[in-house]
Amino acid sequence: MSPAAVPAAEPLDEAMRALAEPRRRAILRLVAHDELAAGEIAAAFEVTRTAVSQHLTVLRNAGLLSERREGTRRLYRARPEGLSGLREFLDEMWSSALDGARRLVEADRADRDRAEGGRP
Amino acid sequence: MSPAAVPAAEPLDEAMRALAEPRRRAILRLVAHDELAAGEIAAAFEVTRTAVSQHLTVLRNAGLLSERREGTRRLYRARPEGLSGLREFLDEMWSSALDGARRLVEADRADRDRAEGGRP
DNA sequence: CGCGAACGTTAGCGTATACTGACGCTCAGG
DNA sequence: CCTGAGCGTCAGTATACGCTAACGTTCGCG
Repeated sequence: MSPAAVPAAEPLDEAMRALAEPRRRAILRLVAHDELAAGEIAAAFEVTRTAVSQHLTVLRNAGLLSERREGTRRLYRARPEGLSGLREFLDEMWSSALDGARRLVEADRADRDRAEGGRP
Repeated sequence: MSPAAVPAAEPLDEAMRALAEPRRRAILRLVAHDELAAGEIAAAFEVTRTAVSQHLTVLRNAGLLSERREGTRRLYRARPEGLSGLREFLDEMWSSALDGARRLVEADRADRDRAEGGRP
């Protein structure tokens, strides 16, 4: 049966909540360049391995991390596709801002058209 | 004097935490197109005006909103510049991903060069 | 097989956070 | 001056979140 104890939560929502934590962003930056093991990542911070492991779980569930197992080690790497939702949101906001500018331009153009004698 | 009761908190951090809340993103989308009054914004949701007012405060402190007063009304509008930090982070992640790809390409090219007999 | 390494998982705790309700402030009109 | 509209702010509460400590699991090696 479909568990869905949690009401799904849109992908963008999970990504944003994951990125809201500074430590998780730091982790993402770490594994953005190279593939690192959980222990190496944990060694980069001054918190317990447990905390880092939980952060890794959150990031993985948000689709921001890819996991690969090699022996007993777990290698992690940033997954840029997980940021697509965020990028869409950002572009949406940006284009909206341009909409505001365009509205002013159109109003100005309408005035000019009217002044020049009606429709083209 | 500079109050700074809160230890500063980097701008990106505040923006991310503000955007982590779905309702706040919805508010941002609302005022991305048009300038709206607090009451109009509050009317768009099924929570109390109080809650919306608090969200507006958070968004404003994060630099994501611009406030303008007209009589007793407070008009809000999205402030795209507040998203610049987030955009930088996103681009950083994306270019890092490309770094990974480039590394593979370079390794491949090195192999090919060696196989073909040294330098071009 | 047994042992240690490398992780993930669970329980518990302190703090942050999102909401409601009550109150206070400011501006326009009569 | 006084009233009402329009918002922000202040307690108070329920829930979520991040952290630690203890335990469980899987893999490699002698």
